[in-house]
Amino acid sequence: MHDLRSIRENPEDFDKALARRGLPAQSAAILQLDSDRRAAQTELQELQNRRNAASKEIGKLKAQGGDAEGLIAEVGGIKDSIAAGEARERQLGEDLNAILAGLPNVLDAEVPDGADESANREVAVWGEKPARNFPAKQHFELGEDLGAMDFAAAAKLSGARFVVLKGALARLHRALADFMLDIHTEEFGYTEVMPPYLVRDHVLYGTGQLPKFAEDQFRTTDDFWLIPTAEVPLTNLAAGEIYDEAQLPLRFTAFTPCFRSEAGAAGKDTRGMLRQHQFEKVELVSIAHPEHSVEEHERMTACAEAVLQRLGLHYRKVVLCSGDTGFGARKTYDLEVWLPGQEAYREISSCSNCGDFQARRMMARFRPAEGKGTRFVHTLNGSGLAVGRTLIAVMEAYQQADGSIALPEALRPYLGGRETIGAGRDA
RNA sequence: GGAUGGGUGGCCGAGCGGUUGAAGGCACCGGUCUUGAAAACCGGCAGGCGUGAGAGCGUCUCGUGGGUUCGAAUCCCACCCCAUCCGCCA
Repeated sequence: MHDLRSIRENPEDFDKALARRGLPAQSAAILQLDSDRRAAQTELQELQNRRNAASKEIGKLKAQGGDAEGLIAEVGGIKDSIAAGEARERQLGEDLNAILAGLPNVLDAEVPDGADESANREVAVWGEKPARNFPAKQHFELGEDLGAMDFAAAAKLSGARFVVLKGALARLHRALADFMLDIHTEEFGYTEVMPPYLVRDHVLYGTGQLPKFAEDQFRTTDDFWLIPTAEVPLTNLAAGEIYDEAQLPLRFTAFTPCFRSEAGAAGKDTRGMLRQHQFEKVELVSIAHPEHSVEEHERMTACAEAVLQRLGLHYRKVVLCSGDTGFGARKTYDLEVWLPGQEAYREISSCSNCGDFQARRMMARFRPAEGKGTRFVHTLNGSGLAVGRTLIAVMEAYQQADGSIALPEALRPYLGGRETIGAGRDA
């Protein structure tokens, strides 16, 4: 959500910001609505003032046993105008709000321009492509050969874009989640949260999925929404809150399923478990002081990177370009892990600084230690990491010639000390 | 699913249809007192919008929307949400 006042003060900047998102200029239309609304408001307030003054007078006259008929008639006369004025002011306000609620966040100056992901800028690379003397398989080949990844069974239950993991891979998936949560809670100071997976309209509105992206979500018959990411419930923990400045930053992490209709992704990544209607993710969310959100963004990204590094997974870090940055984000880093089977870098984490964009929508504020009033917090979210995709990455990166999978050292304690999966087909 | 009760300022909580934007308390801020702190005492303390150079003035906001009325936090209706009890249930 945008601050009307800042649009009023710098309409050209606002239109430039929209242009970076590939959107037409809207400040003129917005400001016209805004001034219409204010004019309607002033007009209405004059009428209300007359009514209030007269009503007070009536009360006084009646108390003294005087004659108030004339005043009563006068107030009766302006009643309809007041009702009409109220309706008009409200309508203009709603129109204005509808426009503002559908506009994406203003991009950070450091975000490169570009239409799509090909314009994303690589800012760091960690590790190297694993060397091997045999052709790498894709995760679904490995998984199916192990008898531990069953797309046919998933299709029987739920159709396309679902997977059934069994045996060692189900265990590995659980171990990965555990591993990630331990790092974020014990080393990086995140508070583990177990949130609801079904939420109400206003919660999705707060993080920006509504009203614009309803078709990307799943909805229950009694009007709950299935969370598309734990960003939604975790960030909304701050909704309506007024924190003390000293409480910031708040850091939350959660391991949850994520549900996405993938409405616009027909035909994309149809093989394997890269793109599913349901996947699991360990999410990171920070509720930060506005002056520290930039450094918090770097820190959060580093927390996600730490997971990849300890798993020894080669990855690169990119800044998303203007055309690829999400609706609510001011700036986003994606971490793209190298998938040897696909011979491609694929997104495994996305870390965004949303500035006060979500905070405005959900009225998440803090009280500065100095000075008056309240200010909006900044909100940040990042994957730390997408667990299903991490499973894929481990499988493809650590695959052996015989189709078994070696386990990264750091993970072994989470699998009862096991060193491989599928050696001798034990999966 | 059935039955009640309830949604008021940062928090708790009062509020006969007419100087109530809202008592009282807590928290917070300033001051007096004190070596300092606490206590006590005094004072201040919601937000949005409009208007004005400014002190200010106006208006809206007591879950949301509608209605009754000259006038609604207060009466009526609908909806949303919360709590409790019963039933069912992991």
